Amino acid sequence: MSQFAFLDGPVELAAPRLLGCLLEREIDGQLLRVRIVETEAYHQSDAASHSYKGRTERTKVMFGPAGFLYVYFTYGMHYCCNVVTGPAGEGSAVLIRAVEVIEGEAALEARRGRSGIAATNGPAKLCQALGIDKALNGHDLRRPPLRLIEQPELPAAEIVQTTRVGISQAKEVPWRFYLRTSKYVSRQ
DNA sequence: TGCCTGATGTTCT
DNA sequence: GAACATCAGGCAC
Repeated sequence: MSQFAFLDGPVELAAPRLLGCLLEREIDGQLLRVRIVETEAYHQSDAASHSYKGRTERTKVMFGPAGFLYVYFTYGMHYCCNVVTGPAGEGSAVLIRAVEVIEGEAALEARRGRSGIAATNGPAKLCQALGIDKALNGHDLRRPPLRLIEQPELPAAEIVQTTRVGISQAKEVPWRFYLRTSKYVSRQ
């Protein structure tokens, strides 16, 4: 059982539930606080998921208990981060695609070298902005320097559900979720 | 505004 | 050896 009960359920329910939740990152003596505004669900039964081909050294974190961070490296230069969901033994996780800044904007933009929306409106961008790399793979999100903070569930009318982005398999699976009101949504 | 491409490393076949 | 859950810069329109 994780501290985050909503993460223990099916990943396609956990993904929209993560919208609006906060991430608190301590780095270089700075506190950064951001709000999750776009997510995608991935599951081992899903051809687009890293866990689809079973547990490997790389994906073992996805098969662990909920409430941990799965960080992977892609395209030779980018990190992306996921929140592991579901019971241990099941390979499911939610990709964080976009966040909006609540606190620490200046520090965050300095890390990115960009300002405004472009600082955090993509999965690899927000990892760079928050200083997330493979050192945080398997990190427990209950503990510093990166904590997930649950927020009250948002009304369904706030949430848009659609198909995922940037994948070549199982494109038809509608497991992408974002906030209707956010400007940070990376792409249609 | 919108397509095309280069950068670059880890993983799996 | 190819694929890859990406991004940013460049060039054409």
